Amino acid sequence: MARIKTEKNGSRKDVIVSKAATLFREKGYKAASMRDLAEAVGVEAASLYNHIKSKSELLHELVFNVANRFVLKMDEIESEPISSLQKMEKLLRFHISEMIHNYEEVYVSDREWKHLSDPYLSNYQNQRRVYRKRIAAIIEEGIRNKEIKAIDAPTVVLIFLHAVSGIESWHRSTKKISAEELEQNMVAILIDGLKANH
Amino acid sequence: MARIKTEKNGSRKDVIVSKAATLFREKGYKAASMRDLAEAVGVEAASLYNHIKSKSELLHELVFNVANRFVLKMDEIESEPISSLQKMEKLLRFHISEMIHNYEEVYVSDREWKHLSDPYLSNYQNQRRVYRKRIAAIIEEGIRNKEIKAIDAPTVVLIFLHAVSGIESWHRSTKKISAEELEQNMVAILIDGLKANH
DNA sequence: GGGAAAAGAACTAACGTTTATTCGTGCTAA
DNA sequence: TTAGCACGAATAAACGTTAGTTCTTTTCCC
Repeated sequence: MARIKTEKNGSRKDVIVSKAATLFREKGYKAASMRDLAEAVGVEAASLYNHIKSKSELLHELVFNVANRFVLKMDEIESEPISSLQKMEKLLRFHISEMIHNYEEVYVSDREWKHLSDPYLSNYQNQRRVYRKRIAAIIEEGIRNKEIKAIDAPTVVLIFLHAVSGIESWHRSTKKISAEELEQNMVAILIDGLKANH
Repeated sequence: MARIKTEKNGSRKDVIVSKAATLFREKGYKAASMRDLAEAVGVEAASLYNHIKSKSELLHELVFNVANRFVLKMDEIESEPISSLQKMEKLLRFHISEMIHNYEEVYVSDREWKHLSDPYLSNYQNQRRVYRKRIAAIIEEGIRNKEIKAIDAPTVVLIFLHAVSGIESWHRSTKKISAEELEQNMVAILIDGLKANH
């Protein structure tokens, strides 16, 4: 009867959620079974239910953890007295950093949120819509100030968000450049692509 | 006993594969059941097996149809006597066009290939790796010719491919700009971001 | 052209698995 | 000693798929 080993200051539930993130990333939410998860945790499937309510709880825990971090950062950036282009760069760097250091959770949130069930699903979709509008607003401000070239803001948002999620491939690749180089390269391409031609 | 209605010159299997693409996009491969698919087609689940061998056949049919189209276009572009930057622009426009006009299939191929089973899985992963290397080679040539700014080519590839897959959001959005505008905007940002500063 | 034979495509019923989850019991750390 | 936690066994529902049968369309010979 081997107990789940916790990190110090971490609950057993935390261990399960964390292993779930890895598993959901590898196989997808639907394809990852509770028996798979149990094996990864080192315990029988039934035992998981001493710590969590359901499989779906694991998903929405993951998703909203990530979503909250992003909203919090957005609050911070919006209130800073810097140019729109600088805001975009800060935001981009944050997204990149999250994707590098909290890979599993962020990736799962991005790809598996469809499997949330209401009310979490509509709640999440709402948050997402609002978040994108906030990015678009920064871009539109930059266009008005002629810092950013005049292009459709929602299109920029879409390129931005998805380009960052490409870091997934970087994680998997064998001969990686360093995280710092990766960040620098992405910023170079995307922020330069935004700049108005003077 | 309602038969599956075919387009002219199309088999019943084609109808099933096409509906499967839509369903796999909406719910994901694993979450989409054969009973769901049967309902979409207008028939009982068992009847599907008069036309297809298995659920997984549907997936690899979709995936390799798409993959082959991309490889073919790559062959064509590689052999053209144009600059690297022009090649990248052509490739980008092709990716965008595919994503706009063959949305369901392309999207499914991109997101659900993990659920392929061997030998299709390793085959696909191979093709994918080669394809990315071919893009990287174009970029590296452009860097040597000083058309493209000196950045890590694999990073560009990653941004490139994922940015395009962002068109998914465009499809879903309600107040869309036109397909032409979308294409123009994406080219503006990405190709401009590549250009060497002279 | 009309009618029998063959082929195609649908049905219902059931199969064996796998799924997430619950229950009651007993071990073990605090 | 008690509360927490892991266990094996069991559940119902859903899954992909097969079997056997029936209906419908096409093919082909007279």
